[in-house]
Amino acid sequence: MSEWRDVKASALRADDAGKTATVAGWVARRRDHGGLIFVDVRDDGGVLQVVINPENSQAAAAVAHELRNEFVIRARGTVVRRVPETVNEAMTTGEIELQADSLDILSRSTPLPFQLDEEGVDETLRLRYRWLDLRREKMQRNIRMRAKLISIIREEMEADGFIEIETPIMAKPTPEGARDFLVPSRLQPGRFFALPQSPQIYKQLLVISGFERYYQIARCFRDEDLRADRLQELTQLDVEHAFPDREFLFALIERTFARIWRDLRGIEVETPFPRLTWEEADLRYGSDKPDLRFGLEIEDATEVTRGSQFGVFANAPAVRFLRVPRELSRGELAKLEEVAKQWGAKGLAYLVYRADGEIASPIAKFLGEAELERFKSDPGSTVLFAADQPAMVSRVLGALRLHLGRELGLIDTTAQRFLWVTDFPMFEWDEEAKRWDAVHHPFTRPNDDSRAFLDTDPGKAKAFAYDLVANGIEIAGGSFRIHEPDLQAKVFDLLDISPEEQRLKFGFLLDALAMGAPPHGGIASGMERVMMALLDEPYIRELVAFPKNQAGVDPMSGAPTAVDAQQLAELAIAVKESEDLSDKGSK
RNA sequence: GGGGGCGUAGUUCAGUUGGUUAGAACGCCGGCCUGUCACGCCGGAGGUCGCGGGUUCGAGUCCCGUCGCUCCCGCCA
Repeated sequence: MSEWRDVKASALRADDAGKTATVAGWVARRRDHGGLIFVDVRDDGGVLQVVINPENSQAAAAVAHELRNEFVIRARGTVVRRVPETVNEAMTTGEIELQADSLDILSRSTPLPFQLDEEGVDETLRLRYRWLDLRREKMQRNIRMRAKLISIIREEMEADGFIEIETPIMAKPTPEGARDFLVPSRLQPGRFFALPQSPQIYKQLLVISGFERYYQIARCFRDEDLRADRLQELTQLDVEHAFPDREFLFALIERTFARIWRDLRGIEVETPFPRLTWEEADLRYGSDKPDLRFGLEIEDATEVTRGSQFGVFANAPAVRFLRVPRELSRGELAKLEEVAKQWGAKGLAYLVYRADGEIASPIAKFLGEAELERFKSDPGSTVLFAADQPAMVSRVLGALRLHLGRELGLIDTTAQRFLWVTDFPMFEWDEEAKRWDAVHHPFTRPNDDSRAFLDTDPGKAKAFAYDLVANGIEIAGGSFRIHEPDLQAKVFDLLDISPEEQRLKFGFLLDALAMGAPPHGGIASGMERVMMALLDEPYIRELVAFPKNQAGVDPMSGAPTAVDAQQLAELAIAVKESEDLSDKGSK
């Protein structure tokens, strides 16, 4: 197998008993009894117990006394069946052990900054010593599963004739959307490349180039603030096809994800996935990525409360509510109000249907019979309201729904709920800039029956765009694109992007669209997000081998760092203020 | 840019209404131990209580500032 070992320690089983074997790996634990010494040797498949008996070899015993956690060792000896009383059923190798007659230390370890079997170690420390952290069972599982995920995706894409094509990492800055990471050009001083936020334009160009089915496992970069579920540097499956067919595309994606869940989690997912229009998702769940693992749907009362004696309801364009199957305490209600306010609400109205039959509510006395009838709930439950602008009502109740789902344990964490959300709005009104913004991106095609709205009422136009949601996590999103230059021009016009600006930013794409662009469309899926849904893992950095921390710093290498003056001079760059040239990460 | 939480041995944490020498477990060092598997037992070392300032006879504890990390809002087409 190699000069270091002839068999993997973790691969040994009961029927290897009697064989001579040389194994190698890390010391996971040493149990030194003075005479007998037990060493758990770990390799990338698991752990094997090696026993060193001084009666077999004084030399091996002497070495064994020196061992510490994470030393790398090699042991030669005989695989023996354990006597029944000492079998360890928790180990896959628990029926056997290696009786060593020789033992070498291949590599020592300084004392560890943290124990590998300890939970809750400070993330900065874990990231600083990531090579140790990655030895932990959970991280090994995550990173290996990620590799299998990518591998399955490639198989499924290629089974349908998609070919992988790489696109540039150094590309043209795009002022739209997220902030770009910039790369200065030495040969063109004062000019910059940008790292791609996605290969969006390139993938359209590839299809226009006649590669009818393109895909790529693509690195994407966005210089935005980080969160528990956001990265600046991510990997996405990027897909585009010519003469697009939504049913074909959805079926491909459904088949791929069903296989991922089956192969990696052993879970059968039903296909096709259900679909909901954006509008319905917004009304019923207050979200464009609803978590369907629990109910608690939003209900509407706008008609019933029109003209209500309760002023807030009387003329509100939207009054909606949640029926919570719990009699919420004052403390809980205060907490919910805090959540509501965080999401933009001015306050939170409620009716508590107490178990003793009383209704506790500051607003009940203002409500008429028809209203009370509409809100009637079982004793021991609570109704929560939001009123005013529809978008805000959705937002607040959506946030409350999710908050309650978590707090009250309503979420069935064993369930796997996929959902397509379709028919997103084309545009949203930017109140500050007083103009329309593209909800998806400016190349997104309007639905056929939305064309007319482009001229009359852009806010009503729906896009041929779709997201895939798994357990409340957006795991993919895409659209069909505009391939007609005149339609593209109209959309740019609506977005208030002048012809000069169009040329400057996307001239080459517009030229390409004018030279025989086939109808096309596609989808992109964030691999880390998929892993989050797959493993129900709330922290995205757990799914990346070497992530940056929330401040965008790599605590291991200290990157980003200052660079020396000469390097900057070559790039014709002057740094205005560099308060601190020390490496922030390496404290 | 804004809000919340956290910061005490190498690590994870405890530390009472402000009061003697700041504790525990794991790890580390030394010793004992031949069937353990979180081995056990005995002993030991190890702390600018993030940093700076203030209040006080006295601050890990109270106040102000600051730094770092984290979660959230903004932002992320």
